Amino acid sequence: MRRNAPKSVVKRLPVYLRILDNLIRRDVEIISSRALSEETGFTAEQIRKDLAYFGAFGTRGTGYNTGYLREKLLKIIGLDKQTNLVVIGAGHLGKALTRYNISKNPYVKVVGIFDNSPEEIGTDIGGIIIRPMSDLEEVIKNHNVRVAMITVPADAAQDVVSGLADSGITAILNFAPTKLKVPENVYVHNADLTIELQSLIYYAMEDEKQH
Amino acid sequence: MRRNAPKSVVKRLPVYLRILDNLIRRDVEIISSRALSEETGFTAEQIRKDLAYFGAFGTRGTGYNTGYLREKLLKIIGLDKQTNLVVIGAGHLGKALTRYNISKNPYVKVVGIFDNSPEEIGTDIGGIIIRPMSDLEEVIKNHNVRVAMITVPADAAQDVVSGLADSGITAILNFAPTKLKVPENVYVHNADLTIELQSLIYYAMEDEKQH
DNA sequence: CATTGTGAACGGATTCACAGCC
DNA sequence: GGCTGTGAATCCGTTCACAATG
Repeated sequence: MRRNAPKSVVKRLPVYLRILDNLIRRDVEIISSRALSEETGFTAEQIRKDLAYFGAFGTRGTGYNTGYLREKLLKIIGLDKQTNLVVIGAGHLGKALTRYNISKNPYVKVVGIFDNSPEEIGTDIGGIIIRPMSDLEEVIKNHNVRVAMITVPADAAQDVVSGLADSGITAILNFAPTKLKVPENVYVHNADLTIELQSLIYYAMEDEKQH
Repeated sequence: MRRNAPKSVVKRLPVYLRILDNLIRRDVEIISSRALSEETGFTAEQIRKDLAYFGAFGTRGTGYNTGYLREKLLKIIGLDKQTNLVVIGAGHLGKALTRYNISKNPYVKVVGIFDNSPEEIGTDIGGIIIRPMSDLEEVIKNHNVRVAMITVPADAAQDVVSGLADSGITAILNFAPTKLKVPENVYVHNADLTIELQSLIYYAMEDEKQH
């Protein structure tokens, strides 16, 4: 199996996985790239190319077996074993993400949520207790955590992140509105909601501006 | 001023805006594309191209005036007038987004949050009262709302969205894990956090897989 | 003379078109 | 016959290199 797939491909893999989960729940056993195209909005050629990047998973003349393809995708993405993660920052967003992942996602598990504000520490978020930042390193090491979600304020984010790589974190989903400096081998994906919203507003205004 | 900018450019405009806000707060009046490059992580050439797409805002030999460029960007993105938006779905994420935008964002305003569950209706979220879905259309029309954030469960999302275009919504930030069918003139940006997280996990696992 | 603005070259991703296979 | 898998062609975005200019 190849690694180092283009980012554009990796972004789409979880979409395929989601569709397959739905199909399997509805007892659909075979799906064509054309049908997948309708479900996803990506072109059929693109879907075939994406999958072919990792191997030949389909049957010519027939399509893809949903169960088999799902297994393959889980393995490719790295969801075949449970992924532990930590949420850093227990504001409203951090709490929401913690609950969100606990309830909705069978592949990943939040093993800790951290904050420094004394009145938050000890609070139970759907079975997970908010702990002080000083416990962070220990939890990361004990649970072999690779993934962190950052929801602290922008001015605290860099400090929080600086120690993470040494503890063993290799990927960060960053909700803080700031660019993080991290070592080469740590992957950061920015998910600053203000930025998403503002670029959306550009498109919302497009109609009006033209007249 | 040109419209129909490439998506790749539009995605970066709010990043420039955020940096400029920070610079202005620190009384920096001039910034070069090279310095912006360091703050953003984009190349200096790319930044110049992005800005040049909408006009010539800099001064050769000097750089960009932060206040002037900020004004221009606000106008380009469409943030020169306040943007009203609605949050549809008052689960944990919907509530968090409502509070988040209220507190953090001077350019946009949440004018309504909606849910159908009777025990949520009437709850105050940072000054905004959760209202029933049946009030949605009225609020959208009264406040001239163009932008909606969708945080309802996947199986409810399409129903919720189907009426929105008629009410005047032209852009949707969709947190529901499903593809929305919308009319041509409505722009949808998917922000399914499960998908973001799963593609992140691909990168988190990269190291391990290689050995 | 430093820095912007931009045509030209490059590279990566998507689409096309069809060969390969069940 | 129908659908996958894939080289070739195309499109789009980024980088390069430099001309323009305050």
